[in-house]
This record gives sequence, structure tokens and C-alpha cells, in this order.
Amino acid sequence: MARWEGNTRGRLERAALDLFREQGYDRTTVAQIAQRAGLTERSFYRWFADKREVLFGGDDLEACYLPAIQAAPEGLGALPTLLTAFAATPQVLRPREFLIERATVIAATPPLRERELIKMVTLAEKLVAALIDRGHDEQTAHLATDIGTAILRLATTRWILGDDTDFTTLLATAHQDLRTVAAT
Amino acid sequence: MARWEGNTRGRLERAALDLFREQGYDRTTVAQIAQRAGLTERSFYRWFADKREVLFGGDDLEACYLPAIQAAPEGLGALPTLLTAFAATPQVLRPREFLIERATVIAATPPLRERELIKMVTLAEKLVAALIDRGHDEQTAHLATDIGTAILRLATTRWILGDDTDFTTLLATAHQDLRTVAAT
DNA sequence: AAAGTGACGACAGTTTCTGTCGTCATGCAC
DNA sequence: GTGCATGACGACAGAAACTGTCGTCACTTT
Repeated sequence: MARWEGNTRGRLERAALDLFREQGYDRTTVAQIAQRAGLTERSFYRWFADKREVLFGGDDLEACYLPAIQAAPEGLGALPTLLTAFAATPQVLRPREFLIERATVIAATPPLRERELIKMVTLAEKLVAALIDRGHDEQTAHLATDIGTAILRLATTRWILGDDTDFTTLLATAHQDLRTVAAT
Repeated sequence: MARWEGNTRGRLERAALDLFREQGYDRTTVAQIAQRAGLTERSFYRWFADKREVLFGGDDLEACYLPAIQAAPEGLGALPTLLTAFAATPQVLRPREFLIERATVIAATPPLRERELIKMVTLAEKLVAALIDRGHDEQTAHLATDIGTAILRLATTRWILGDDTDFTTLLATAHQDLRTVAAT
């Protein structure tokens, strides 16, 4: 694979994240990223479609959730299927520090937020498709995905804020909270 | 205001949408848009921050929803407040044909989808803030906004698909459907 | 040993976006 | 009416993002 150092892609990701944190996203050049990784600007574009994509390389979540949905017990409702998939998945796939640095940079720069949003929507569409595959009708699949992501977001927020409860319990609590708000 | 033709901004929007439909987004140049509107490329950037923004000029929805939220009856729950705001608002603020052409182009080009998504999220954040302003706590406001937008999306989808029911009824039906899915 | 492959550098070129300055029509003061 | 501010505009110049193309070089396959 790699002729020189190896892990070219990882070196580019690391260099980009470091530079974004040091100087900000718009003041760092693709040429700078490539140079710090020991490459040329042209080579950067062989590994990533554009400057933003360098922080969104992994399809980790998709690889986690989709099999978990397919493996869910037969005859389960759409929303419970999603929630078990969310619960059965490890919270951290990369070193935690990397994720936090990355999230900080993304939150601070609008172009990266845009990219993150479309990644999330694309993932959500795949969740919908997976639910439809299991026999749910389209509108139910959409609705369950909307509800499920809202629950996931609330549970994750509380988890980040320091709530160390078991994640399955956090999901169940958030689900109950949503039902309460929806009942009004 | 306008020295020559007047409505410079509108001319640019119209030229951009037409060109995007004729040749696609990436094959049309900012210089082309400006030329068709009788201007220079440099002048385009005096009216829009970047090439994508030309299709997202109006803050119409925000101008509709926020006052409606503030005008909602005292003591109403967070979700009902949103739903009344959604119901009390006209569905069409621009000529319907313009909206459809625009939506088609956006759906077909990823960079425009990204921009649309961040516009929607920004609007949602303002809805949350408006709810917090009315005394709701942050998590409830978030949850209600997530639920409310899911309901709005389902109702709008059915409306577009040809369901000519009164929009308030469509919202109520979608709300009921969501409760059903959430109950499982 | 010869041929194939895959990552890379080296250009050249287009397009997006920004900074800066001069121009010119309109409006307002005097 | 003359002088002066303002605001939209054109005309550059230039940085940075991205793309196409070609040659090179290490490594692998046969």
C-alpha cells in the first residue's frame, strides 16, 4: 500500500485536525496540510474529495447501526429496533480525545457543520431504508427515525454532560421524556 | 436604491435558478449568472456571500414562525405552541412554481443540500430559543422542536403528495401518528 | 527479467472568493 | 446651481480550492 511512511490517510487527518486547531479552518491551506503530512497538495485530493472531507472519513456509525438493525429480533416495532441498535453500539470508536477535538473544530466552523449535517442526514436515510427492508412502511420508518434520532441526541447530550448512567437506561429515560412532551 | 434596472437581487436569483436548471449547478459560473443579470462577477458577491447563497436569500419562514410563537396563548405547552405556529402560517410565500423549481435543483445538487440543511438547523435553533424565552426549560424546548419538525415534515409530505385536507388537520393527524409510533 | 500496478510529484489551468481603487449617477446642503 | 457625500458598480490583481494530465519510481506478478 503505502510506499513511504504508511497510513497516509491517517497522517493527513491528523495533520489537518492539528492545523485547524492551531490556526483555524479557513486560515489553513490544503498545501499546508499536505506538507505537514509529507505530501503534495495534489496527493491530498487523491485521498479526500475536498478540504472538508478530511474530518469525515469514517463510516463508523453506519457500520455499527445497520448490522445491528438487521440483527434485531423479528417482529419488533420500528422505534424499538432503532433503540436497540443505538444501545448495542459502542459509544467510542476512536480515541475519545480525538473525537472531542474534532467536535470542537466542527462546531466552530460553519463549512464543517454543513458537511456534518449532510453526513447525519445521509445516515438517517440509510436507517429509514433499513427499517423499510424489515417490512415497515415508509412513513412509519421516517417517523421512527426522526423520533429515534431525537432520543439518541438527548441521551448523548446527557451522557456528555457527565451522566454516567448505563446508556441503555439513558435511552429509555429519553424515550419516556419524549413521550411526555409528545402527549401534550 | 437600484441605479439601473432595479431589483438587482431578484434578477440575480432568477438568473441563477434558470442557469442551474439549464446546465446544472457546477457547470454554471458565477460570471455567467452575473452576466445574465447584466452585472459583473464582482457585483454578485456584493449581494450574496457565495454561489450557494443565491438560492437561500429569504428568511421567510423565520419571519413567519417566530412572531407566531410569541403570539401564542399564555401557558400553552411547548409542542402545542409550535404546532399552532406551524398551522397559523401561510404555506406559500413565493410563487409556487418558483418554489418547486428551486426545490428540484436543491435536491439534485449536494452542495445546495448542505446549505439547505444548515439553514433548517439554524431555524430550529431559533425555535428552541423562542420556546426557552417563553419559560420552557432547554431540554423540553429541544425535544419539542425535534418532535414538532418531524410532525411538520410528515404533514408537509402528505400535503405535497396531494392531500388537500386543511393543514391544521394534517398537523393533528401527523401528531397522532407520531404518538402511536413513539408509544411502542 | 519484463510487464503491470499504485502512489506520488510536477505542472498547467479553471473557478471561487477577496481586497482595493476609480467611476458615475443620485441625493442633499448651501 | 454648485459642491459634496453616498452607494452601486466595473476593473483589475491575487490567493486559495479544485481538476486534468503526464512522467516517475518503488513494488509485485509472472
